[in-house]
Amino acid sequence: MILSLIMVKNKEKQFLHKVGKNIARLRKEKGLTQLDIGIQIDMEKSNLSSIENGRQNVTSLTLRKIAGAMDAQVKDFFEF
Amino acid sequence: MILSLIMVKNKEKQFLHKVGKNIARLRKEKGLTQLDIGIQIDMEKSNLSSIENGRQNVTSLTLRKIAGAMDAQVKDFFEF
DNA sequence: AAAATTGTTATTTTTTATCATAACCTATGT
DNA sequence: ACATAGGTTATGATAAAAAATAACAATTTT
Repeated sequence: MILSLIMVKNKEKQFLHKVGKNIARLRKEKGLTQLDIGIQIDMEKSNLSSIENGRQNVTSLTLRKIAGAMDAQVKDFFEF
Repeated sequence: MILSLIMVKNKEKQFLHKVGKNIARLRKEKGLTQLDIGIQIDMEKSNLSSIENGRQNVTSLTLRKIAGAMDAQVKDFFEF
């Protein structure tokens, strides 16, 4: 069924969106801006924004870099 | 310094290795084989092996699929 | 209200993950 | 001894993430 594939893709979107929201929330809790993080890990704020809005299927190492820059743990990003 | 770059890369390797070991450990705890997981998520066991051995910088969605196939949470993979 | 800061969106290039296939090794079982 | 099961390693094609740039919107500050 095509519909079930669409549903799977939607669940994936939601998942990435939640991960992104967690990143954004933790970042703000620490009083940091996307630029602050970006400078630390040498990443453009535009890409950070993309990740925080769940538009990217971010890799483990990228998550690790971001976590490191905000003194958080990668697992925190997957806490729902 | 080139040496510090090498050290960063080594840390990354170790990180991915630990994630992979967590995946393998949890899989075995549930009494599943790489093939069992592979069939569920339509992934070759060779690729699973690659991930479990930390040779791949696995993405969030791939981790989610693997977690789903072994009734685990993605955050479990990042528990050190 | 203008300027600076913060965040978003779109686009392109480069790098790399995913996916598939095959060959191989090590046990275990027949 | 051979077959099967479980896992590893290597390789190549394709899809997608990473990275960089630019333009824009929305806040906040001055």
